[in-house]
Amino acid sequence: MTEASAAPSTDAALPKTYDPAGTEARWQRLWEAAGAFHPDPDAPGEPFSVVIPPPNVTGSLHMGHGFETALIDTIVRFQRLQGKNVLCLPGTDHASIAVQTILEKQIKAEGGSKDDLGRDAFLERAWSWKAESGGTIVDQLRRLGYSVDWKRERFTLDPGLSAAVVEAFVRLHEQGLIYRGEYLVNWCPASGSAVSDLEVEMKELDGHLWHFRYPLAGGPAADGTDHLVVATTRPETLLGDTGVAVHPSDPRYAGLIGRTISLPLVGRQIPIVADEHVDPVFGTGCVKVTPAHDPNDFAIGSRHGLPLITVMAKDGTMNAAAGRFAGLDRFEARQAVVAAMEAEGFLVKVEPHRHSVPFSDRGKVPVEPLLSTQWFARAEPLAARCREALDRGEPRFVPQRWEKVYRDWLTDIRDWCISRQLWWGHRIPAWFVVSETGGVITEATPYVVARDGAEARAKAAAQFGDAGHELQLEQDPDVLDTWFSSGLWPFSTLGWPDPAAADLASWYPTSVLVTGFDIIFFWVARMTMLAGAMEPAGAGNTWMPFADVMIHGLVRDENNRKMSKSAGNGIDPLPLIERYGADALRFALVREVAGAGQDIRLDYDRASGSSATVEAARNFANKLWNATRFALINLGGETPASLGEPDPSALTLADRWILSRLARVNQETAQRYGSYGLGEAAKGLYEFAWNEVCDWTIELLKRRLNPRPPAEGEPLGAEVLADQRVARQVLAKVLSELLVLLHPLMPHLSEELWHGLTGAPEGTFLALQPWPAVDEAALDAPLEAQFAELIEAIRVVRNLRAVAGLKPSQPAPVVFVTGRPELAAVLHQATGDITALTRAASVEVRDPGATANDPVEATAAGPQRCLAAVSGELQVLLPIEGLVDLEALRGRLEKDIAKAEKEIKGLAGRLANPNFAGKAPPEVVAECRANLAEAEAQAALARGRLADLG
RNA sequence: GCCCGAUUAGCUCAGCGGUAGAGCGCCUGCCUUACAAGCAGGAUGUCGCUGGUUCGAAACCGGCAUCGGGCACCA
Repeated sequence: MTEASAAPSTDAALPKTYDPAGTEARWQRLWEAAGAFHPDPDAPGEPFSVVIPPPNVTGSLHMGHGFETALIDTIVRFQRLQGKNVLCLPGTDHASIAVQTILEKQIKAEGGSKDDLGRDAFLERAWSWKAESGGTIVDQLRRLGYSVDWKRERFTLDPGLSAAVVEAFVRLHEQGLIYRGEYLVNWCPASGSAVSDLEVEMKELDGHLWHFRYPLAGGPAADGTDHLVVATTRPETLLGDTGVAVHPSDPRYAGLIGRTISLPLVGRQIPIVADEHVDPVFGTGCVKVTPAHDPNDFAIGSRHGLPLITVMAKDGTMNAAAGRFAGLDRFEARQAVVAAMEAEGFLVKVEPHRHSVPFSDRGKVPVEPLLSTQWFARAEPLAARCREALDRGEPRFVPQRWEKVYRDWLTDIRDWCISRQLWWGHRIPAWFVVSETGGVITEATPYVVARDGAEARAKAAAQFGDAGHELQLEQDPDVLDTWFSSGLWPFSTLGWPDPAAADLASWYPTSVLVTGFDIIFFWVARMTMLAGAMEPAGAGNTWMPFADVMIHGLVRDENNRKMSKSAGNGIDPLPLIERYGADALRFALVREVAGAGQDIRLDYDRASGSSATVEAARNFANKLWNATRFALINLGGETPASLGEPDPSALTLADRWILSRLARVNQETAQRYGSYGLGEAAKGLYEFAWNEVCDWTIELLKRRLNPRPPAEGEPLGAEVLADQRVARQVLAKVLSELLVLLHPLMPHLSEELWHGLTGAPEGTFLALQPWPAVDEAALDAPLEAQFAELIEAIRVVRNLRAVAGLKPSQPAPVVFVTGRPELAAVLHQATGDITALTRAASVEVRDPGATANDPVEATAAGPQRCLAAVSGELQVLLPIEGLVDLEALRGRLEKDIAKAEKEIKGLAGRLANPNFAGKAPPEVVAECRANLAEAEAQAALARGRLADLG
């Protein structure tokens, strides 16, 4: 052991800088090869499960996914260290409409169309797209170090999940929660499909308000009125008008209710009806009613029994009912109708008008409210169960404010249109009995809902009779809304509907769902709604899919804009990983998140591809790397295990301080990780590791780890060696434990360094170690406070040296003067440390009483040569000859005085207020008095020192 | 129109009743054998405005302003 005191070896095990690329790839490979994150449902430990929000297979991942991954993986890795039986299940989503849109665009660019290809060829192409995009995504997730179970990876369109979709559909249908009907739906002419209300985005546009004259049929009214004026933003729909509405109590039109209008251009006779919906003060107070092309008009129409006349086809062109406008595109038709109205003298005026137009989220074109026969899910019964569960606190939202958003949406909810006229997706498990309607599907064709063709045939036979070969079935060509399958994700991935599925038994309901606020309605609410409906008999409405929902914000770009594909401002995580490492990127993202649920802004320089934020995290990784490197050089070949725990009686003040801090940080960090305070955990660890471990502890340990022999060539004494061992024990314990605490945030680096430090074999993983127990006995708050004073004393000395212009290499004697015995004791104990950290030639601690007249008289230097500073009531003196900057010193003292005076003024003012002394708690008043006394003492001392300088 | 955030140092953000903090950036000095991706020291804020509650407000309550988001929507 004695040779360990020799100069540290220069060929240390680790290079000077951390290179993440190789390290990260290596551990990703080893973790996966060992099945480290492939849990057994029957393994011991409390189950903890997370299903990841499956990314869409629409290309590659962006920074938002990186952020979410960092959050989830941090949570999951922490729970694993807590000894739980953790499952983190990965997968991807088929994203029906988004993928189909991409593919159709590709095919169109190649000069073809999906109809030329045909359904089967199109789907083949979609699957190969999925393979490519899914592969890219999975690779990206691996590169982030995601500790998911790749053996359980799922895809929303894989056979198991497709079976779950069919089963869910059938059960919902059996419960009467799915129906088919003709309603006004949001029709997206670009994708040729209905979309749900959620997929419609309102956009403010500058348009026009056209005022048209609608003549009364059958001559003028009693007051001579022979027409009404209606205002519209959509002239082309007048071809489908079947009424005009006015407010029932509008005196202007009271006499006209019940009369008839002769619709211009069309000549149809349509009634004037009275309806509360009409706002008498907007426009003319008269509304044209087009029930087949506007949701509000649809409602008015149904209240008054007005007919529905559809004038537009599903491709957005006018149909035969539009008469001479048939065949025109809807926007051409608008111009044409206006021109015709003007030509025939019906146009009164045109006003510019800014209004909201519904756009299709995916197709980026205005949606058309259109009558169409679709499948719907009854939302209210599903939502009601969710509201009941929420009343019991299920699920629990973090941050809590999102609960209101969720609840509000579930209240006054509208039915969910679940069918889509697309090919890529889950085909609706309904079969039309076409033999009943002449071999074709019509509105009147009956259907059966079944799990497969055979079951459908059996059901149809039972219902319609199987007269030999006459029974003809045809499956509905439409597919389901993507969110229908995503809505089953938390249980379909665990083996549902198989009641015996082991994964389902162990890990359902899942522990926490981590996702963005932008899909609370699309996804979170759909999952809770569908889970409620799939609840096994007797479960008692407790089948919520997750206990907690952690809502995170969006990652915004360097200009605080939302990242989006169309804006082209997305930031790809991969180049940042390559440049700084996955751990650095993860740490940077999590560290930004302290105000949970808030958006985060990622600093990024597009020109150079650099990010100061991520670079700072990379520097932190390098700092840890070097701290470990230092340990490897100085532990004399020993490991934390071989060194063992230090004997408490042998610890120095600094040892006891850092061990107390370690225990406290352990407690705080576990509490933060466990309650989704991930940003706080990251910040706390960063500060602890860098400031307390590296800047203070390692600096303080150096002397003891590398003791100098009494004389050249002489051996070290037994006491010195014993203390060296204590120093090694402390260093090994602090560092190895710190690496565990950091592991959820920086998995690769911590794994690598932990192996270096402990010498653990490759197949043993930090990722699977137990979280270190908090050493309660080490916690010592008074000691931490004392040590903070020592740190402050050292800082004052350093500041004084810097202000005075002493060269770093120039030693100087240090004299502390304090009247507080406990501080004096600490300073005495730490003399060696102070010497090392301040380049002190000597350290003296004096009592002001003993040197009341002139504390520096006993030194060689006169008062003019004594550098002085004051901190609290501690005086720090550097009696020294030679070149010093007296001006700077005066400035420093003057600043001290000004600061103290400002404090005195504030405190004295408070104490002078009779209400303060009378009403504030006594301890606050006492503290205030003490602070005042201290500030006054400090001011007096500083004035004295200033006077001494002359 | 209704609802929800945000507003604190040049930038990104903590703090949420006892009188302002961190990281980055900036300034000064250091290549001190773990780390220059580093070390030591330093500067920087009428805590958006305005009333109120309180002995005391960056923090709690009311109003206003600005920015961001969600929901609804008048043709």
